[in-house]
Amino acid sequence: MNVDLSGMVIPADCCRPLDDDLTSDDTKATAALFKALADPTRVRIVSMLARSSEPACVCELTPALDLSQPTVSHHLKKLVQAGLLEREQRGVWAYYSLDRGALERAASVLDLKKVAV
Amino acid sequence: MNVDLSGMVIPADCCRPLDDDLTSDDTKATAALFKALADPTRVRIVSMLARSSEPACVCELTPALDLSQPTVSHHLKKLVQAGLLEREQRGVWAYYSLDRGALERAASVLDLKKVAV
DNA sequence: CCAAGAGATCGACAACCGTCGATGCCTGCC
DNA sequence: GGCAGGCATCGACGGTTGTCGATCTCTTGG
Repeated sequence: MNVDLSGMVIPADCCRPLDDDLTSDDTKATAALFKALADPTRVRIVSMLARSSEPACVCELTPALDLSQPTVSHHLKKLVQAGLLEREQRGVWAYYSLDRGALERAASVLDLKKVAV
Repeated sequence: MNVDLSGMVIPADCCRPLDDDLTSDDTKATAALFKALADPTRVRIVSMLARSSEPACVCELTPALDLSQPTVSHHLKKLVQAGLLEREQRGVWAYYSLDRGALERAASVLDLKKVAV
């Protein structure tokens, strides 16, 4: 260690090793979860489902989102694959609902209180 | 309303309107925040900074991430632009630290207790 | 003022993503 | 069984992203 003119402590050898005990799988899974939420349309879908206590079908979501039906189906599939939504077939209609536990788990990843400081 | 053979309640007119009182700016801003976290490398960076109480410089992060220096700089810039990291120049070194408030705000977006159910 | 070195920026390239129209599948009804 | 309609899948296309090597900038030490 030495001290520079401004009194700031600067390590003599700046590049000390930095550990990274998250596995590659961990980071990829976490990134995949956030990737599902990294689109304005999918944020809107999750927000609408969070606001309504009942599931919603594609024919309700499509006009509200002002997108083509294949595009809405595409986003819904992404959210289901990420584990954030659940799909339920009722007759001809496909109803989607929010998995609130999944959203809580996503929030807990960002909880700094779990990390030793 | 009518009831189908399995006793499941199905609205006669399935497609009731679905409201969406988030503005386009809201959803884009939220998506941008998650987009910053939607990459394994950036998850690793945030995780490493969350684990260490001190800021880290690029020359510490680069070998730990096993990526080229321009790539690491690129990811750091993305995280700063998202408001998740802060940059501080100390001599020749650039130190990055986590904005823990920003991470808390990100987590609060996922908090369902704020949403009327 | 010059040389050294840390880090940012640039340009390029491949991979990925959001969007659409067209089409296929599957369920309920006649 | 055949038709209608809700939804998923396909193929295509433009825009974005992650990565790198090369280069530029800026700070420090001599």
